[in-house]
Amino acid sequence: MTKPHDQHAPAAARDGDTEQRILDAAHEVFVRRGSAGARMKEIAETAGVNQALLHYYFRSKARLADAVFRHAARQLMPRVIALLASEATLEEKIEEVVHLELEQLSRAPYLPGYILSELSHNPDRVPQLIAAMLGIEPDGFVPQVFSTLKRQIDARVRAGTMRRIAPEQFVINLLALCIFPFAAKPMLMALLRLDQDGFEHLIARRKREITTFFLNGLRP
Amino acid sequence: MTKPHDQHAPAAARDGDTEQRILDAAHEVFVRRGSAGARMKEIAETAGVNQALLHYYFRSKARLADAVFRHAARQLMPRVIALLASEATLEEKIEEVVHLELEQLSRAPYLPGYILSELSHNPDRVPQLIAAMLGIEPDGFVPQVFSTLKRQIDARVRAGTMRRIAPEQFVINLLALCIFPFAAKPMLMALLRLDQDGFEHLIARRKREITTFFLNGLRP
DNA sequence: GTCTATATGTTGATAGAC
DNA sequence: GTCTATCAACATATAGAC
Repeated sequence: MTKPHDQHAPAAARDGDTEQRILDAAHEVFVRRGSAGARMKEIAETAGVNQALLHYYFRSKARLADAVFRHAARQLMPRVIALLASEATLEEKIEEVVHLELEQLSRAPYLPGYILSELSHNPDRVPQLIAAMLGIEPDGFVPQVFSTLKRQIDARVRAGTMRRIAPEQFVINLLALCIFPFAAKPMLMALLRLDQDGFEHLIARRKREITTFFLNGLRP
Repeated sequence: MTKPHDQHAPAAARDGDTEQRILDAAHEVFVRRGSAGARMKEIAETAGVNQALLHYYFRSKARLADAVFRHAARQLMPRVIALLASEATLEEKIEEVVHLELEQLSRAPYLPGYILSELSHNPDRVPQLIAAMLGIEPDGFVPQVFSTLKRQIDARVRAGTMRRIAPEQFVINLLALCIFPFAAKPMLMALLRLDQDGFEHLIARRKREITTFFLNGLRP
């Protein structure tokens, strides 16, 4: 009696709710293969259902891909963006962002690779991502998120406790140090000759490394 | 009389050598769509030849994709790796790497996105990349590239002119700051509300930003 | 809601004329 | 070397029974 194709079917709270199982399977396959490489057959098999059911619930591959991407986008950055735009001090922001990102990405290490890949092959997904990150409607007005940040930096510069840096560069540096290791995980593991354990170990140590590095990097 | 499928046909030095035109077109399409999303039809049209010719020269889509990936991989990092392993001073290395990467990536801004995406969907490509980066045979022995770096850092730490940092973290930080802005270009352009000009401007300023930031970040 | 069977359209690849 | 015509395989999507 649920209504597929609607925003969200009530999701009969049964143990193995089918729609959710499909979504989980789709997530797994789309992240591993990319939108173009993913196959409906593999998704159906992973979910343990028939291929026709995917269409019953999501109508088309494109819609299923959208659902997966939206869900992934909501996971990647919204809290970080909100944090950066908040009224916390700069030190708090840095520490919190690093902690949050490394924590979150350790649990979903393939997310950055998937999202960046998707955006690079599918530019029309960009507005979707921005909307998810900022919690606004797609194509809606993108608020100036970094005005607070700019104000905080300016104050520090005037006080002589920080070198001058453009807020854009500040944000890019921070995101780069947190996200890149995951986006480039396969390459780094090979280049640095790490196994899975070695990589996790490196990330664990990295939380302190980034914080120190970043705070140092901003000294006057 | 040239021999396709061979390592490298002599490439009749005619103006519009067909094999090269195909390779260029393939590069363009594979980078834009990814290996899974690329279509032989589109490559043929881009090259201005018939689809059957692609198979005449490269036998299969997989082989063509390999050729493109190898070429891209040779462009991304080999000089940087060599530089990091060289006997130049740390300051020289940092300055040179930043200069080299930003210069190179400005001319091929979609390269990081393509390579990282390819690796994340195609783990079996990792050895190919490492081989291309280090200039060795695929599956050959990966030499310890970072021993020199480690020695240099240790010396600085003992002299009290640098804080302690693991060479792996050193390399990751440097690569992250250089490569991430390009890998995440579409996202950053939207998030920071930049057009193409704005992005290039940001990158131009970034060369000095990264150097300062990085050197500062290593102070004791 | 879930299945089997099938329609419809693409895609990579080959055969063979020129 | 380059083209046209065509194949076989596969992928998405639908129809319809249960």
